[in-house]
Amino acid sequence: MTTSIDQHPKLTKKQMMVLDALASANQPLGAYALLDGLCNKEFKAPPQVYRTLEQLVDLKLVHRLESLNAWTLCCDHHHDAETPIFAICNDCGNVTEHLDQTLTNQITALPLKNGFTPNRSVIEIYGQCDDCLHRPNTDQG
Amino acid sequence: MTTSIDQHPKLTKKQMMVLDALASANQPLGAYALLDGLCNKEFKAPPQVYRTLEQLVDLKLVHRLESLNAWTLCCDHHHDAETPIFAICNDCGNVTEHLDQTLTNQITALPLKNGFTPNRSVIEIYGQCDDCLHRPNTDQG
DNA sequence: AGAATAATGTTATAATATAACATATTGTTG
DNA sequence: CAACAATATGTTATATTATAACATTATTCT
Repeated sequence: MTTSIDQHPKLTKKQMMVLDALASANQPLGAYALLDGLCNKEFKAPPQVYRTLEQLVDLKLVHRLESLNAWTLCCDHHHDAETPIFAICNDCGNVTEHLDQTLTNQITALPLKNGFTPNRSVIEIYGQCDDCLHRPNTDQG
Repeated sequence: MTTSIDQHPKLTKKQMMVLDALASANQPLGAYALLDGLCNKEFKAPPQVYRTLEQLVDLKLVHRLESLNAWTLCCDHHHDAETPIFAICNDCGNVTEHLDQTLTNQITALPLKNGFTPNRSVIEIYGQCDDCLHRPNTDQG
């Protein structure tokens, strides 16, 4: 999995370490999972992880999954004003990111009928990814 | 604001108290805000609040706002399989609930292209409600 | 260089949520 | 009804997530 790290030559060591950790995980990680994985190397306390994550979110290299209290690499770098829609697998934790301007517009237009002016959306869909749905020996409700 | 409490004659005292507290608040409340408001009456420790909230969510009388770590009354009682879309005002905290089966279908269909099978969605839109947008003397970015 | 500003390190604590176990209530069976 | 099982509730303790507050270091500006 590649990120657009290349386009950001000026990342700090900490930022690179967090990106690497997220890339290795193949699923979203919580701040303390990151801290544990990175501890004694460069990160010694929660604020260091939280600050680095905030920086990476600002750089649009990382997203926070609000319903999961966890962070994941940004996998799709074409969203400017678009809201990413996250699909989160209940079984393996894998997250995919989806963009659809038309859909985003419709979603934000819905409350707009009532005079609501949207400026940020959280859209997180849980379910089973293709792999887990077809994996033979796992419990499937 | 009315809820469908009437259709649930067998609510416990605790459940009624939480519903009343949420109804009075006019904005989502966290578990500890509820606990503080209800303390020394009937609720003495976090698990009592969390359990009552869980019961009310199961009864579809309360929703949890995942991105806010807070709970709000269910305002629209027509969603069976439909995903409510929440519009949350950044200024006053007021939350409105919106249902749109077509839109819900489209949202859940988006990751489905990749073989993803959705079963639960979190859709929470932040912005300004009509009142706050037109309120004269508040800071508006 | 020296002051101001910003960034980072570090300690402490706040805020949110649940585990674990005790007690009470309800349901079931003989 | 008594005795046991199952369920729900009370209670204490602790886990998890996040930030405040302040010290230190680095950077910028003059």
